[in-house]
Amino acid sequence: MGEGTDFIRAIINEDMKTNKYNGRVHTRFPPEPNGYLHIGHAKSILLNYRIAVEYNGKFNWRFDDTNPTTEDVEYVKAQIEDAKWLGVDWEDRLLYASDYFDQFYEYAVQLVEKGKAYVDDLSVDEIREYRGTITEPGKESPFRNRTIEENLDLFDRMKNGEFSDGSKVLRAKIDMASPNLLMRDPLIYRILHKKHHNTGDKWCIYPMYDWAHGLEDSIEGITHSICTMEFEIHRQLYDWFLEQLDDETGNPIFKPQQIEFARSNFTYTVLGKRNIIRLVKEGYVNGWDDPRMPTIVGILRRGITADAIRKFYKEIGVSKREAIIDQSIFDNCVREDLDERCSRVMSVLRPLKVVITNYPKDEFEEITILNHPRNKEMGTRKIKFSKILYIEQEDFMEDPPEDYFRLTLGKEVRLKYAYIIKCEKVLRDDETGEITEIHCSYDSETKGDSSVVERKIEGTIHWISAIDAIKAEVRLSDRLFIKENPMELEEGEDFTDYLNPHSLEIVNAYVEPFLQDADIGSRYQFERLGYFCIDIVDSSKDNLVFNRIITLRDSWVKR
RNA sequence: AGUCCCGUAGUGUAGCGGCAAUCAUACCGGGCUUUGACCCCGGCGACUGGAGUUCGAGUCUCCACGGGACUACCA
Repeated sequence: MGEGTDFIRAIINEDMKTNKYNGRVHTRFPPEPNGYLHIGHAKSILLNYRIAVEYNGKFNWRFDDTNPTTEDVEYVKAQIEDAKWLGVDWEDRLLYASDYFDQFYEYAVQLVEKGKAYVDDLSVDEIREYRGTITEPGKESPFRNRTIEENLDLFDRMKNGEFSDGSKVLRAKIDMASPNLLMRDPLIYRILHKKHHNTGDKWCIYPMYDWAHGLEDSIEGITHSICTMEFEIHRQLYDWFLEQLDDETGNPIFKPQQIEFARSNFTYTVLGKRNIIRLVKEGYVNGWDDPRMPTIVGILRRGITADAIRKFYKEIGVSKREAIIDQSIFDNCVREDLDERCSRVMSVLRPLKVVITNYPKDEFEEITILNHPRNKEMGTRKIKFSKILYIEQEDFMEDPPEDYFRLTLGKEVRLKYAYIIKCEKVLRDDETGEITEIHCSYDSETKGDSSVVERKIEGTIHWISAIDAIKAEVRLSDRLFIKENPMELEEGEDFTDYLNPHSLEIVNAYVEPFLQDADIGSRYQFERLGYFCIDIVDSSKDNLVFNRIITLRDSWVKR
């Protein structure tokens, strides 16, 4: 898709034309600091940020921290890190809803003074009961018609901590028969004697989402309040609250417009805080930053770049249809990004020893090769060819299928960047029958590239010299679930029933020696295998650890 | 069951009354290749259904069907 004008930009274009906000565009991302951000959040973050940039506007990062029972500074820190990694910039506008608590309170008083809010003594259960249902209207609370004076007094005392949690709430007086349940006298404040990460013990009443959110947007001068579809039904209330209030000059307060878009889901994974928490807490993965996780920390640890994420979201666009995006679209973006930026290296994941019978015993030769086949600017490096080598176990077969063009007994194959070899003998373990090594001869006339070597050989395989290869732990992670949509469940099933038992395999591989000193987090293409990244958590000079970011596309194994 | 939102190839999208219905991905076939990668070429494949408005409907209207949201002192 790419550059097309999606429905949100169409709305903004129209607003620009009509000068609705004096040519101003100001967006925001308002996370609640109660969990780790995931790939789904990235869509919203990037969308809001990109729009601000495109329209020469501003973007705010704002923590919607109105519920101290679930929020924590640990999450505010983590979310800030994630956002920075994604590359969004809020300049000096790292904001908190809790900074506006005084203003929220003033506005609530104003609403009470206008006779549009009241203190209700009903219990949680009673409120629910009085609310009615989807098909039946609710009924009014017996406390609904308290006098303004009484409400003012009660609300003040709520704030002062005179009442216990749950004993009273402040509600808007709207319409208990509204077809929209949110309009049936929604709660504005609840009593919560709870320390807040930002305001400490100053407050014992905290604003509800619907009350806070529109006000936050209004206070910050947000023009387009872009959120996901589940808030669509809230828009009526969002608008109502903003329309009731006046500023100190008696004019209506600034009114942003809320626009909803559909969130994205992905095949073979689960999104949603609840599910993600379970994966961590129940030990199905090794923490929030496990490379198999859809969390931002997981993705970045896996080695995927923020560029790839941006490319992906640009690719799939924005709409109002709830979508389950095929993993392959994401994978393609990741590969495109990595193909361009990664140096190639030789690595053997499952080594099979090869002895070059006609190569001198204690000698070796250096071969200079390009780090990237299409980009000379990425430089060259040297690798060593010698008598003892390792190749990939799956690159040798004694009894190969018709179209196998790797190494097999009596046949030739090209060792990439080096010589053509011919397999002459297979040695195996007497007891297990397993192949232990193979003997090959090399053709000394075949070194180099096609410009100097005429012989055409079908197959080219990667290899590494035993004399200088170093060991590394390589973690081969795969999709976490074996079911396209793990949340689509039969009665009695749980999404964890569909966890992929082979989502993580660890092998001891050989890699080129220069990787010993490579930077943590750096990425490489292991030729013919895939893209790999030096693990930012567990890797060290003495214990190299790679994560497989993604395999290369493989049009052979899929046969 | 009521209100609201959504419904274009397998998947994700473009389309704003007149197109042979766009692009990407997937898939199939071919070319190139010292990565069965990358790249290039070709192909497959869709307007949920029915009425209506109109000279003309994927585009507008209505109905049906399908999917989703809403019945937290969460956000």
